[in-house]
Amino acid sequence: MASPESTPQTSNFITQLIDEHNRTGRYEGRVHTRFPPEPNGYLHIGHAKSICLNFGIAADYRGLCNLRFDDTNPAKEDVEYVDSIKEDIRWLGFDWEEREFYASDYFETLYEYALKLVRDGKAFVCELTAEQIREHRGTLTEPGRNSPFRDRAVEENLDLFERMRAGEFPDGRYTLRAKIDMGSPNLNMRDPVMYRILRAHHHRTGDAWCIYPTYDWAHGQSDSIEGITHSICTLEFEDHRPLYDWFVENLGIHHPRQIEFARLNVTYMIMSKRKLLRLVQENIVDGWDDPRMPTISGLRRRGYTPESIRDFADRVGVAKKESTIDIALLEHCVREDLNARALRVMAVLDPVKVVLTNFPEGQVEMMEAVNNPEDPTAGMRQVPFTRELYIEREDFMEDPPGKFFRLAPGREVRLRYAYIIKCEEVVKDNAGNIVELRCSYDPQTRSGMPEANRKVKGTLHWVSASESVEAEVRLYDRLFLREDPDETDNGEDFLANLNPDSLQILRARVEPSLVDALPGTLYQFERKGYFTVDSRYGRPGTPVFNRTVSLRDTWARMSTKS
RNA sequence: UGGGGCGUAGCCAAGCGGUAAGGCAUCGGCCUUUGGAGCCGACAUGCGCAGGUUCGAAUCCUGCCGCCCCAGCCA
Repeated sequence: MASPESTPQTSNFITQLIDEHNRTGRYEGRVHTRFPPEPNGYLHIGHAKSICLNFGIAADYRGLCNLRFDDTNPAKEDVEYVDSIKEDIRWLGFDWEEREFYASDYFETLYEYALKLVRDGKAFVCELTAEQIREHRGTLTEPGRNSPFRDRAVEENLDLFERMRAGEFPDGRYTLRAKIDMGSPNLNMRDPVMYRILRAHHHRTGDAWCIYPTYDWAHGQSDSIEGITHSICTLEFEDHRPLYDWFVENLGIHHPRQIEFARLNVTYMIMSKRKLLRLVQENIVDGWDDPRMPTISGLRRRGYTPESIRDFADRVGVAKKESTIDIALLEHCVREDLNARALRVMAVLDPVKVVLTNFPEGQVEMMEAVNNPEDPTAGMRQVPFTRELYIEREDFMEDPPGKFFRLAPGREVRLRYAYIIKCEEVVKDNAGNIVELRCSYDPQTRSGMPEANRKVKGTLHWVSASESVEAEVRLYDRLFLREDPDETDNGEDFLANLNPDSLQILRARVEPSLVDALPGTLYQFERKGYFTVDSRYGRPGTPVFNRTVSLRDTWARMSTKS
């Protein structure tokens, strides 16, 4: 027995099964998986789990993983989706090399396989309508009844089936069904449909076919043709495994093992392609790649990295228990990755003016700032400091509570990489809104000077009023208000749980260096969060920033609690 | 009420007859020119429940209970 397998670092019920197969030699030590998306929507974080699992297992065992589009239903599928799916998998960091397949590649072989079952008396052409088939199927507790066409002669089945393919009959007139057992307690075994007549233009085969195989008939045989050893799918297909096995056994072809695991669910997210499609079609979001979407393309546009998504997929585990992962884990994974990589810059999201009354007018002093304290190789940069500055409105309080470490009348605060300042006067407009804070600065406390080591309550980020530039900043919050968006009060649908404040657009002031920010560059706006340039709305010279995720904010948590 | 699965901490998840890993979250403390990061510590006498087998049970047996999936010519 060849045993090229290595030992995977993670143990779960799937790797245990594979290890057992390797021990007994069931597949000669070979491990070959596949990721089989249907091109009827964009990939989401749940697919990412499956992609990481399938490609990951193949890599761990020095095997292969194919990409195979499960394109057996032309009515719902489109090339737009196959293109996006390929882009997303590549972006995640996986490579299927030349093994890009389509179930439609096998239509001819599948047809020949079907012919064999017909000749063997194991499949028949049925004339029952969809509704009649349902009636004959029986129920969960009652057995079904045989179709009156079940015992049609082989020759007649052959003739009818060939004419089905030839296009002699209208849509829905006949079906080809497997002849298994209408009395089976497993409804999937009650003479399942293998082919339906359907005139629809297929994105790959065009109008070459008017009969299309069903999932059950196409999937296992496609796996078999490709020499797949472990066909990993989600829990709801567990009931289909006996049928999967029946087809390959009765055809006498290579028999892959189907293994089912629990799909990923994440709090505050919906994973249903149907529902995501609705959000797109009803313009509730800005396309499949809206940064609030759980799609791979949405997460990418939001600023998530492939590394963080792969890490997340590793951490959620693989099991058969249906579970819902706390979105905090996903956020933890991006923060961890971004903390190590993001360039620190200063941006004031909700500016209020600060005037340093004792700082010379017209003077621009360059302050040296660290680009990434986690990465010395990221270097330093110069940030202009002037008499008039902006700080975050929420960093000042006229009448602060006890633990407020920021600016307040008569209090001192440090400006990051600059001086310690003291608030001397609050200027308000007629409506009582604060329009300006007049402060003094201590010239002996510039960063690097001995006096700068003085203990002060807090450190604020800032931006020069004259040297900074304006930029649009988009803050995102969860798309839904409930942990489980499908849980609604009185028969309403999931849209009732939409968060009306999931997108907030601000006009912020940012460091001058940011005018030329490019999509793909990862930033941390100090004290605020991680941001990246939006790939759709950002233009050279006028960047639009998306907030990927906020920084952990213990102050916010403290204030919410009290 | 047929069949197929699943129950280990707030959320995930190891465990595979020898006395409950790890992560997230949470709570303390240290440190800090990001209330970030980092560091230290706490967090299941308990594994859905009840019996049984055993020197010993989350692991084996029996019986209950709870949750999920299946009646598309969708995947």
